[in-house]
Amino acid sequence: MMNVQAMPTTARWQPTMGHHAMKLGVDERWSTLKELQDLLRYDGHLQAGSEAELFQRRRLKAGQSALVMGQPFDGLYVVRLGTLKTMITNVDGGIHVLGFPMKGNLLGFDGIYQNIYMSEVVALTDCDLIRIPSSELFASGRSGNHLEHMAYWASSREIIQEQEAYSLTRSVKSEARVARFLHTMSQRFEDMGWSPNRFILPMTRRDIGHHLSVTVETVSRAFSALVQQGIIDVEFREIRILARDALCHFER
Amino acid sequence: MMNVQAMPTTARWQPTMGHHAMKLGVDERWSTLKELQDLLRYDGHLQAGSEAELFQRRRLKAGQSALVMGQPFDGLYVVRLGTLKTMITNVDGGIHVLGFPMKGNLLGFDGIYQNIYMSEVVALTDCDLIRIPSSELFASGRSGNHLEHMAYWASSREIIQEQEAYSLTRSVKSEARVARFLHTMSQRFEDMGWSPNRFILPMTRRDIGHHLSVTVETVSRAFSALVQQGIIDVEFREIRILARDALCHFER
DNA sequence: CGCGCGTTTGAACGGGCTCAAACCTTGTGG
DNA sequence: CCACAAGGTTTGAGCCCGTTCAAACGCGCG
Repeated sequence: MMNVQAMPTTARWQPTMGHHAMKLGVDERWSTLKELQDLLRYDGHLQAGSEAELFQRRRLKAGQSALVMGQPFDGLYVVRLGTLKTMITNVDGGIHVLGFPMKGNLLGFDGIYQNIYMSEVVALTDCDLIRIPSSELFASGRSGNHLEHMAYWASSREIIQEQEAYSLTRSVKSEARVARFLHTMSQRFEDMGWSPNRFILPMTRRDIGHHLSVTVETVSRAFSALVQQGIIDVEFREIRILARDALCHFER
Repeated sequence: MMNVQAMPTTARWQPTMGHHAMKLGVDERWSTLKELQDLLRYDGHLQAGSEAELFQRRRLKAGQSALVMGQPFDGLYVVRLGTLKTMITNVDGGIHVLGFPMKGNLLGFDGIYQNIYMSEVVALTDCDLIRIPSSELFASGRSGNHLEHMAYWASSREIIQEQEAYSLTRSVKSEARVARFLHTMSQRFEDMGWSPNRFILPMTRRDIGHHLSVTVETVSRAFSALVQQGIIDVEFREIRILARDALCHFER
């Protein structure tokens, strides 16, 4: 399909959407509240019965839309597997990539205000989402309140991450932006239990550019410059980080 | 004090923090749930007793901090009067202004995640805030749920506005960024019932620059250029918009 | 008054954008 | 199986715009 041609599905040092995902597919279409809680890393206490309540999963192929701007709000989604990109289109047609949601990230919070999703979310790889339907979210009875609080607690985290990503755009030198972007990706992979020093970028250079407010060429040149300095090693989408500290110790 | 030297408090075409505010001061230190609802423009229905529940107000002088990054979360705040700026400081010391909260805006949502406020909020003018304490917000009993939902509904709106502000930074030409920033301010003043074509900017050129990711000089030059084109008229902080349509009809 | 700060304008430098071309991979169809 | 098309990536050359450094002015305040 699109955007995944350079990704070898046979790599062992990084989980992929290969046969394993297919094996899960048909049988396990539901997730428990407990799994949601683990995915979000929510440390608050939920009432008993966490195993009983079930949430529907939604599978996406690379390139498919998870959320479409303007569509009616039908709940929040938590990423179980895969990587996506969140976009907004400027009034003048300019594209901006707000972020790249991965395992444990929350989608759709901007739809609560007007009961309409306000951003575009597209799957970069095959994805597996868990849906928290509005009915469950807004239920004022027994369990609903805790679920709502957990969802909004997670939303607060997403905001902060977005703010940090925002400040990524501010570094004066484009090389520093790319370096810090890679550092962020490295951390996220590590948080998910994968290797922080060797990973495959799920997004194109163009997506990175739209995220950092620079052009494709500038991103590519920054990669080359970092290779030249011996800080990273690049082979298409595959990134090896040789000097992790150097990535965030950039001036301005 | 600071940042307000150029603001005539005698102007009639725009509400200020003059004698009127002082008159309110000592007596009315509390707001009803109904007032909160109106400020936020929440159209959902709250249960009866909206008049009974009272929320404490908090007055700030220009230059004072509303929220300090790292301080323990003690609730959300709604702006009743005045203008503030929300800042985050980059790892390298760079400042970024996320936005300029005004009447009806919500503050402090980023503090929910870790029970710590994650951004700096400073009053640009004298301000009046209404506090929604954690205890009320998280109360699972009767009314708490609705209040929590309203707060998060408002948060969703703040996110969207922040995203739009984000995309402001993306316009290639700095002149277009400034133009669209002025258009946004014009709309916000109009939404608050004031004149959209004549207003006083509560923030410095430097603040605007930190918001749009450009330098002070660039902001100033953009203002001059817009004046040259007959689109606006500028006298220090006072802005008159002569051709409102032209502000958002900028190429890229 | 003089100091601090905000604002404005000028001049020169430099980094990122634009345009362009080449190479690579992947997918499609003959 | 091969040729071709489409899109992603890389690199080069030249230009433009925003930054940087500098200076001047105005306003408010001590």
